[in-house]
This record gives sequence, C-alpha cells and structure tokens, in this order.
Amino acid sequence: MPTIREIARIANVSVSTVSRALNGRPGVSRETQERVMEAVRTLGYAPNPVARELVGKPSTVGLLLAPEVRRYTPYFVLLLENLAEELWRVGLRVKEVATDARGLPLEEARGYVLLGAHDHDPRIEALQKAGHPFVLIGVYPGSFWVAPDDPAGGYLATRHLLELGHEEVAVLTGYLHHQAGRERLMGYKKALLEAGLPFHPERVLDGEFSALSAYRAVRRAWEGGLRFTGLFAASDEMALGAWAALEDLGLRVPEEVSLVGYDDLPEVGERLTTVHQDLPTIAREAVHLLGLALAGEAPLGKRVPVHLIPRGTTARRGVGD
Amino acid sequence: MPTIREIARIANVSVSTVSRALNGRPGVSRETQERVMEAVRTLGYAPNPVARELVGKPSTVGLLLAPEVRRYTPYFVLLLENLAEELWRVGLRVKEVATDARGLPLEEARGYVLLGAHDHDPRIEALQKAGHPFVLIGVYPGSFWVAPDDPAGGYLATRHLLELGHEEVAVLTGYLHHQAGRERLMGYKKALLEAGLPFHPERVLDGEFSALSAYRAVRRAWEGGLRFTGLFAASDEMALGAWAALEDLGLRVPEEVSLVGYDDLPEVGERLTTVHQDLPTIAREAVHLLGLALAGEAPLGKRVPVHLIPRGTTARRGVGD
DNA sequence: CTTGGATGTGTAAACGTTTACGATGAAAAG
DNA sequence: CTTTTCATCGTAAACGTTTACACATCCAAG
Repeated sequence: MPTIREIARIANVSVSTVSRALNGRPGVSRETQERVMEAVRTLGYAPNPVARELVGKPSTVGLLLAPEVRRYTPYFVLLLENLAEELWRVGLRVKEVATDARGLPLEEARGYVLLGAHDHDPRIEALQKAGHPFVLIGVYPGSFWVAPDDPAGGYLATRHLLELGHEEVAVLTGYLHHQAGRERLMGYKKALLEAGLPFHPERVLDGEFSALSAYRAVRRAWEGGLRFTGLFAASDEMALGAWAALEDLGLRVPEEVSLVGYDDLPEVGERLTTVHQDLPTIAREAVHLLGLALAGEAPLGKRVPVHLIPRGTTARRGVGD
Repeated sequence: MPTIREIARIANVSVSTVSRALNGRPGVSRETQERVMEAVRTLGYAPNPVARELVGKPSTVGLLLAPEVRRYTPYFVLLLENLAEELWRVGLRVKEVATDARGLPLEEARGYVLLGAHDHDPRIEALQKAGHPFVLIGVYPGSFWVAPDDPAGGYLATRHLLELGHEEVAVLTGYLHHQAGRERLMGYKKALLEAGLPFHPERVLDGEFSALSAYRAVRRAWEGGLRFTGLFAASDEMALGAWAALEDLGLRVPEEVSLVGYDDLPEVGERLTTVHQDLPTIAREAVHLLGLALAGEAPLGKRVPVHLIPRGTTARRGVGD
C-alpha cells in the first residue's frame, strides 16, 4: 500500500501539502494540486483510515437508519456491505449512529448517509438546518441523493409481463410512504398506460416489504376473487411470500401465474425473474456525492439504472393450459 | 480516556513494560505485573484499537457466519451489536470474514467468533486443527463456547402455558439441526414430562426460524385438524408468523390460544409474552472466553440464564369462553 | 525602498500503541 | 574475583496521518 510519503516524493512536495491537497484544504496552488492528484492516480493511493482516525479526525461516516430498516432486510444488509467497501476505498468507515427525537445524530461523524427515509422525513430538514453533510439513498431534490431508477424498474417488470401476453397483472407494493414503493408502482402504471390497458386499483396489493405480509395479501386477494396471470412484487422478499401463497393456493408458477421480483438478492437465487439493482454502483455514487457534500458543493442527485433479468418464474400466457 | 503512558506513570514503569504486561508477553516480573494491572483497574484503562491496529497488530476479531445467518435475522443483528460493543471495550473490533470451502477464515484476525454453526459443522474441527483461537455461540464441548440456556428457556415457556391450564400445547421449532432449535424443543418435552402429560409428535411444527414458514406451518396444521390452546414459538419471528396465522384462522390471542415467543426482540414489543435472552451478558461472556482462548487456556463453556416475561399473549385457559 | 499582507509550501510534533535493541543488575559459572 | 548468563526493564523508533507553526516568495501599499 502506498503511503502519503510516497505520494509526496513522486509529486515532489511535502507530506503536509499532499494532505492539504487531498482534503481540499486551502493553501495549495492549482498546479500542485494537479501533480498530487496525478501521483495519487498512478500509485492508486487511498488514505489509511486507521492512521487518520488516530490523529483525532473522525474518519467514520454515520449511518442514520430509519426505524423500519432496523430490522435489516437482506436488501439493506447488502447495500450496507457495498457502502462499507466503497467507503473504505476512500479512507472512511461506516458506523451506525443513533439519532435523537429531532432526528439529529447523537455521535459526531465526518458525514452521514441516510437510509430508509420516507417522504417528509423531518430528519432531512433537521440535518440540512444543522449543516451536517449527508447523502441519502432515495430521491430528495435540494440535497445530495442517489437512488435506483425505480420508476424504470417498475416499468420494465410490468412490461415484461405484458409482453408475455398477460393482461391481468397485479402488483404487490411496499410501503407507499416510501419513495421506492411509490415509484415502482408508478412504473407499473406507466407500462399499463403504454399498453393501452386500464388501471385497476383493486389489483394493487399491500405487501409492506415483507414476505409474511406479501403472503397474506396475495392469498386474501385471490380468495376474495381477484384474478391475475401476472404478478409484479416490488421486492424479492415479497416475491418469496407471494410465491408461497400461490403454491398454497394450488397455482403453478409460472404456468398459471408469472411472477417477477425486485432487487435480485443472491439468496433468492436462480429461479426468480427479477429486476436487478446495481448495488456497487449505488454505493459508489453515494460516497462520491458524499465527497462533494463534504467539499461544500451544490446539491446533486443521481439515478442509477436497473435492468430486468428473465429467469424461471415468468412464461408466456397460456403456456400451462 | 487514559492512555498507556498514564498507566506507566501510575505504576511507575515504562510504557513498553505496560504493553508487555497487558499482552501477557514474557519478561515482566510478577510484582510489576500486579502493579500494572492495579493501575489499569483504577484508571479504567482500555487499549485503543486504532493505535494498536496502526502498528500492524491485527486488532480485529473475525466473525464467521453460517450461510443461514447471512440473511441476518433481527436476533443476530442484535447479538452482533452487543458483541461489537463488548469487544470495543477490550480494545478489539469486529470484522466479518469470509471462509473458504473447508471453513477456514480467508482473512487473518486476532481471534474468531463463530455464529450460527450447526451440529457437526466441519468448520469447528477445521478451526481447531488449524489452531485458530475462537469462541462459538452455541454449545460444543472441547472448545470455547457460550450459549443461552435454551433447554431452560423452552422449559420455562412451556411450563408457563401449562400453569395457565393449557393441556394441549403445540411447539413451533426452528431448524432442528441447530442446537438452539433442538434444545428449546427439549425444554418443551421436559415440561410436558414433568406435568405428566404425553408428548404428541404431531404437535411439533417446523417453522424454520422464519415468520413466513411459521405462518404456513401453523395454518396448515390447524386446517389439518390439529388443535391446541397453547403455542410455544421458538423465536419471536416465528411467533409473529404464528400470530398472523391464528388471526387469519379467526382465533383470538390470548382468549382462544395463548402464544409465547423466544428472544424478546425490542421490535416485537409490548404485547408478546416471551422468554428474554440476555444478549449483553452473552456478548460479555463471549469476549471473556475469547480472551482465555487467546491466552491459550483450556477450553471452557458457559451457559447464560434466560427468563420468561409474561405479557399480553398468554392467558388462563378458558378465559375466552 | 521598506513594510505588510497574501499565498504557497515545508518542518516537526502529535495521536497511542508495539517492538527491536540496549542497559542494568543479580545470580551462576569460570 | 572476573566473566557470563539471564531476567527484567527502559529508550526510541516506527506505523500513516493531520496540523500548528515557521519560512519563503511575491506584489501592493505606504
């Protein structure tokens, strides 16, 4: 691992100058800055978080978790691991940090990443008012944010079902007071609209982002007389629950009903048709934006693309007849 | 925070001697050792992991997770947080570490803690053979282990139901190839035996430690004609699933069936009667034992007590008539 | 032609440990 | 009595950063 001293040697400056350049501190000329960055790039240097922390500089970024996330769905765990890895790469580490009633962090950190925030989450404004640099996973114009392209995801999933000939497709949503939940639903509607099909409100089932809730919602709906040959579950967890429900209802997947999930969790594995989220990229963008936030730049948001992975739980309509 | 230098000053020795004393390295007299430890105690000193790690000494303990745990049930997350806190207290940090096919850790660490191991887990022997110091959560004579007193827990839960007058009590188990799952079931049997009641194998339902599986198991059993007025779920997660199933079956809790869980997860909250696990103590014992393992002492195991917390999901039999 | 501030850069100490090496003394060996 | 050995302990450098401070240069103001 290259150290700051080697960078200094290559760039022909002192270590303190390198440190200043790296941390965007004033008092370093444009030209020197360039030379340092060049050296950093060629050597592939990354600051050592341990050394950094020793001198007292908080080298951790606080993780602010919404209560719902505290139960760590597999998705969030995965996102977390990616974040941790990406942060390490730039000399930072994650630390989960509790918040007070107003949503302000109780522990000091270099910056914060906000996870699982819902609309009008008071914590967002609180953070902005307090001047804490942060990036949030989700969309929130006026601050730094990064989010998967959920509208596109919902659209892709639904269109896939439509293209397979399914005309009655239901959707299993997560919390609608979360952006992700709403946006995936929006994508569903858009695909319907585009195909010239009507939107039936009774075909949207509330799965609360959990397998159990999804199971109950699907089963109750079907037993209540709702019929569909395609089902879009807005998370793999919910897809799992839905799958189980369909099985218990005596319906074969994909012969009688096609199922598509969302997230592409590795555990769910080989069989589920799902829309893939590029967690590494989301994480990378998040730390990049956090960097900008730390540097005091103007707020910026970023969408990261998703794509559909057709697997074994979707089939052309009528294939099972 | 006191530093090693202050200890040195108080104990009237040099810093290097303190370091040696703390790490059990040779070359320090019994008397000096005592003086150092005395100073450590009075100042409440704990080594700084950051500084330690900077000089190259691995100050992390590796976390070896069984595949099943990778989906981080809330229980394991909680245990993890407690472990992290306890380790920090003695100057160590946790790091999750992957294992190779034989179960050996891929990354070097000071010591290891093994989580979610099942019976005859090959990783245990592999670790022993390789001479890696470790402690496992669960019971495994011949190595260092710490485990909640699950037989007692299962017994307490069942006895509670029995004492309330329930004679037909079913049990919802987790994986039976895990010690915890089996032991809680053993406790159930013991309580039955003690009360002079017969054991009905059909009353043990497989919940696979998940809410969804629990729901399906309970519902299927009940619809299959199984009847009970008391139900012991071997985890709060499963209790949640069971609760939902009972609700969907039109059964009132606790009027028609009493339900007791296991773990006492904070999220599950105020209403569920459950057996409480003392996670802080488990964590403390684990790091204590890991310390002994690092010092090369003889293997030792420890049970930590559990206790029942009666809340709103259990009631005397017939109260709902 | 001096003074004075910017502006850019370097020197060195500090953070809290570990550890190679040398120093000290006492006991054992000659 | 001298030499060697051994156990015990201290000195100082090292780990990779940050940062207070000093230094140099340059340009504008006096």
